Amino acid sequence: MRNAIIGGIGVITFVAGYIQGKKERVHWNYDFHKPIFGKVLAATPFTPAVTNNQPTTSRISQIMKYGFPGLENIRSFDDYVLSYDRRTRVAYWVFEHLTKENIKSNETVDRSLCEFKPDESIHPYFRSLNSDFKGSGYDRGHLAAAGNHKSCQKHVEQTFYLSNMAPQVGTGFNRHSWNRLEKYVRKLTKLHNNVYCCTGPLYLPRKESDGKNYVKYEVIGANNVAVPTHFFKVVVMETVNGTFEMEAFVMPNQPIDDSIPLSSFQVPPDSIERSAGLLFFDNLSKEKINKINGKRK
DNA sequence: TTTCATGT
Repeated sequence: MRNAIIGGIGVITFVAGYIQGKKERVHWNYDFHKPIFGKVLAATPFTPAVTNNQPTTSRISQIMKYGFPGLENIRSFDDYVLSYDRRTRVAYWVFEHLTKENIKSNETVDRSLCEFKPDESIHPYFRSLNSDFKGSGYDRGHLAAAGNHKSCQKHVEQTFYLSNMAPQVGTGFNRHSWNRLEKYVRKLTKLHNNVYCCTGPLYLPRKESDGKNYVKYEVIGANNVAVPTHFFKVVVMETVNGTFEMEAFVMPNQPIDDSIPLSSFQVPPDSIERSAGLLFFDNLSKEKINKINGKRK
């Protein structure tokens, strides 16, 4: 049933993408990525792939096994899935599935060959460009980390689309504490066979001097790319006995002292869901999750 | 080890 639903979503997204692509290509001449599912024939019922033989179809359903956090502007790549926010020019979320094997770096893979490139699948009105980031003082910070996709050159390269970037404070954040969090998530694959990771920006309200709450964020470049106030990461680990553990983190987009333990950034997952407007792991029954942020439920 | 930007 779940697969039928996911299949349905794939069909809708593909059809919408196809129509949009056809229509807009006349005016804009830009490409769009593969649909969520590679093959769609109107008369053929969707049959979920059981094995993980190469088709993208099965890889994407593997990554999204426990549900889409939201359904807006879905883009699927070979090894991660992204939902794009046209208004902020920053993704709503990205989703990854990590295993010991698929994050193992291949010697032939070279990150330095990768280039940050505009995502041609996004309409030019809503697409961020390298020039937006240049001189802004912010890093082009990966949401789906390059370090999670080093088994294959094509996969790392696909993490360099600007649709996967958010303006992040470099020193003290992207290059330090946020990177620490990313390494921690990779390390979880040493303990658990399957790690699912959802990452995204937050724009959190703050009390101003008049005592009222406002959401305030900087925008950079000609395209007014939003600078998120915070970033979240929600991780689910599948344990050997078929139960699950969840950890949820929120870090402010500012320099963070490296001596502050990652555990102090843990928050109740529903607090992120409420502020981001997303639902995490909605297909996973709550009874199967027996630990949240390291604590038994 | 991984993140990046910038200056030569």
